[in-house]
Amino acid sequence: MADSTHHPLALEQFLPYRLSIVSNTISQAIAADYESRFGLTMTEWRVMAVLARFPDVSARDVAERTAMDKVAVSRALARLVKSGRVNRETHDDDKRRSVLRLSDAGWAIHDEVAPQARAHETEFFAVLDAEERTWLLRILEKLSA
Amino acid sequence: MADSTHHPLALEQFLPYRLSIVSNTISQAIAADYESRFGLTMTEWRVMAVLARFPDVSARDVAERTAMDKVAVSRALARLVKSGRVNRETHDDDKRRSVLRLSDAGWAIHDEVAPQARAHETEFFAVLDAEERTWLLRILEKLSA
DNA sequence: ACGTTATAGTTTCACTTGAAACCATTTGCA
DNA sequence: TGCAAATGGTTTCAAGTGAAACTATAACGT
Repeated sequence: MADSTHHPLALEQFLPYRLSIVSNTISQAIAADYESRFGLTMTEWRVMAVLARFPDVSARDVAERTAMDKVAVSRALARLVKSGRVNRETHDDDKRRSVLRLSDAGWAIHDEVAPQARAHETEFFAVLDAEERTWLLRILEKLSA
Repeated sequence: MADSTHHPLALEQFLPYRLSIVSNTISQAIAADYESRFGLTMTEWRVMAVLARFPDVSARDVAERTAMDKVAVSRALARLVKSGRVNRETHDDDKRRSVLRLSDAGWAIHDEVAPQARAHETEFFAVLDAEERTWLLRILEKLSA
C-alpha cells in the first residue's frame, strides 16, 4: 500500500506548520526569560502588559484584548492578585465587574520585562532587512483579517 | 505611580505576539477539521504526516522531524497504534528502536486529511498576492535559521 | 415591581502536558 | 570481557487547560 497512489504531505514545506514552528520558537524564547526571572507564565505576562496599557479594565476586557479565554484570565489574575502584582477592586456601578490595575510591584516587574521583550523582538527580527520587515508587517496585517 | 516614567508594551503591535495569534488561529482552524472528523489531535496528525513521508523511521526520528518532544510523540504513537492507524515493530539490529509505519487504515485517513490540509493552506494564503507569498516564504526561511 | 434572560467571574471535572525518573538495550572503553 | 555512560522509549507526578456548571449581579420586557 506504499505507492504512487498516495501523496504524502510535506510537513516541512507546509506553511501553517512552518509558521507555528517559527512563532512558538520565538514566543518560548521570550517567555523563558521572564518565567525564570519572575516566575511569570506567558498568560500572566500578557495580562500584565494589557493592564499596563489599559489600567482599570475588567477581566473580560483583558480576555478580549489578549485573545485568551476567560478561564485562563481568571486564573492568571488569581495568581497575580495573590502575589501582589495586581490590585483588584469591584466596579462601583456594576458589582460583577472587577477593576484591575498593576500594583507598584507589578509596575516594577513590567518595567523590567517590557524592555527585555522589545530587545528580544529586535534581536529576532534583526535577521530581516528593512524591506522584509515592511512586508512582514503587511502580510501579518492581511492574514489577521 | 501611573505616569510618563512607564513605557507600557503595546501588545497588539508586538511582532512575536501578532505572529502567535495568526499562527494559532490558522493551526486551530485546520486542526478542528481532522479532530472532529477522525478524532485526531494535532500531534497525532503531525506524526502521521511524517510517517507518510518517511516510513519505517523510529519515534526519535519523528520527534526530531516534528520539533515535538519525545514524550508527546510517545503518547501520540501509543494512541495511534492502539487505534490501528500505525504499525509498530522493533528494529532488528537495535531492540530499543521502534520501526513505524502507517497501517492501511492510517493511509486511508492520511489520504483524506492531506488534501483537506492543503486546501486550507491555499484558502488562508489566498488573501496574499503572489508577491506577498514569495516574501513570506523568504522571511520564514530567514527566521527559521 | 417582577420574573426571565444575559453577563462577569469562579469553580469543578476530566484531560493534556512537560520534566524528571525510570527501564531496557546498546555503545564506548579500560 | 565487563562496566560506566549514552540512547530509545515509557511512566509517573505535578501543574496547566478547556468545557460546562455554578454564583452573583445587572438588564430587559411586561
